[in-house]
Amino acid sequence: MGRTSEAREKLINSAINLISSRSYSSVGVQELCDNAGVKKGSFYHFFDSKKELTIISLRAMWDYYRDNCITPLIESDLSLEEKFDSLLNKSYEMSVSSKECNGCLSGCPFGNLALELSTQEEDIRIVIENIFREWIDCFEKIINKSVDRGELPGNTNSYATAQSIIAYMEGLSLMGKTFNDPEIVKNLGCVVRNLSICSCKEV
Amino acid sequence: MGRTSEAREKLINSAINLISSRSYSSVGVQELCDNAGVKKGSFYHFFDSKKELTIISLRAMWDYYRDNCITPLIESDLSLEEKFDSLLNKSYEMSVSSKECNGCLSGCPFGNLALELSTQEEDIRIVIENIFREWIDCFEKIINKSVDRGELPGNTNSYATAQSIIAYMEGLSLMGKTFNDPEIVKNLGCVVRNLSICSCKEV
DNA sequence: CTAATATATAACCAACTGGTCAACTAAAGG
DNA sequence: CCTTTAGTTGACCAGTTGGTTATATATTAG
Repeated sequence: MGRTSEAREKLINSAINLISSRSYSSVGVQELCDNAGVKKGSFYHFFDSKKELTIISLRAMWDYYRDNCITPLIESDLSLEEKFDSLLNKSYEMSVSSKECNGCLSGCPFGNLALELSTQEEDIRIVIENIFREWIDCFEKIINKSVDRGELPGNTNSYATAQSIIAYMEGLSLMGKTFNDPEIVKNLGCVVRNLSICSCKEV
Repeated sequence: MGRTSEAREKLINSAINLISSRSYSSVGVQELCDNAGVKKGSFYHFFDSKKELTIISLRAMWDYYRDNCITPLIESDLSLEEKFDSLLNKSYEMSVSSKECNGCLSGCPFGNLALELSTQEEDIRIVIENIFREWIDCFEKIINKSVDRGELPGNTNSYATAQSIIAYMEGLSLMGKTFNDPEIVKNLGCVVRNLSICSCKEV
């Protein structure tokens, strides 16, 4: 029934590449189409709007990152420090290759769009909020396992700790991007391990 | 000689309000002018471009923040913890009032524009990089004083520590904005004190 | 072979973008 | 008082934005 097409996938890939390395509003539907080798009419055959494509692309990026970088760590036998070293190292490597390819650090696509659009595109804000929630859930699992193993105190607030670590990682991306220097991500990473929150206090 | 005008100042104020609470690209020159009660011709009499106005506004915001929130702390006799509590508390209060006024958290104007524009507007990236450098310098002074007082170990890397703390504060703003919840800024703030970096390691 | 369906295409639209410009006006200095 | 200078105005520009639509074309199931 009817013909088949790769236009949808091509458009998602273009959105991931272009929007991640620049911004939502600097990438137009036309450019997305040109990059994907697709005509604008086809774009609107597959997607309702640029916003919808962006949301789908965000979810695709998160699925990829989670499955390839985070989920393997949850199961693994590495120490907590080794796990966060692995994560930070991946983020450093991506900074380096981003600088080599584009001349500048793209930073975290979720953080980028969160700051650009949260006050204007509620739909997108919610998608990113949910991605962060899933991200926190993953880290919480990792931290809970470390508590069980005795690497972290028993009264550790694992949810808040997970949140802090993600906040710090986003902060590192932001600084790296602003200074256009991958070494910032590397040099400042070592301190993540100090971020565990114990349940005693205001949290 | 010739007449006087408040158009320049009005435009700077409009830029601070509109661009901080939305984004660079969502605010047009026309809207800036309408908000300031100024005609577009006058805009280009005072500024070369929207970019120039933005840069001037960024510097104005930084000067204000530095003079009112940071400089007083450098001189003060408060403990390190009290100083960072003061900073974090200010950022919490701003989140709360932003949510009351606009229904959402605007976040940090420097971080916002850094992520939106760093890969596209090198001039603006550099301005924000320099603001962050000055910000780091201020925190470095505060930290050095604490080292002298014995609140922090003698081998503390005060530059890297200052950088980490700012990264973390930016991360908190980002999370607060994404979750549209000021309480995140408050709850996660307590952990800043753990971010001091000692000179022994990879830094 | 045909009918149903999925995809492709190009022309089109109104609204808006940042920016320009020549003519005009208010005011301060001499 | 009158010239000089700073500031104001509104019409204008070319280019772009996200989005629409009617028509044409492949493809596959029956």
